[in-house]
Amino acid sequence: MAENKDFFDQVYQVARLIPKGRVTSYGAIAKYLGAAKSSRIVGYAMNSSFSLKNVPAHRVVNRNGLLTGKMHFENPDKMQQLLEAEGIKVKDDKIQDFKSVFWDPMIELL
DNA sequence: TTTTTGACGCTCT
DNA sequence: TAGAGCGCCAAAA
Repeated sequence: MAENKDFFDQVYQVARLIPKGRVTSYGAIAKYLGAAKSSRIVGYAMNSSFSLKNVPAHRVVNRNGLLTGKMHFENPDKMQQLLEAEGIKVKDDKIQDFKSVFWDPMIELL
């Protein structure tokens, strides 16, 4: 159990639990952790953690399905490449069939 | 030690 | 239905 860990660690844990070919949103993680209003922290946590830990940040997008954090990758296109490699269709930095590939920790991990 | 910025989301008007 | 504002926490300078 990692409840004793920091909020940041909680985010990493959930992010790593995202199955291949699926994506989730910051709000979903935040809500799952019980801090929906702190959705910003989730995104910021990833930014700090993704560079430190091996977190599949490319599987985490904003609630619009937009690759907001692509710019934080080695290359902006890298994020899209990773998603497409997993079978996720990405167009114009947006995830196609977002709801189809959406992975909700509250449901999947419940 | 204090201030500013930052990968967002939800509610209200 | 659309647009604007507010709220949260942490790290870096």
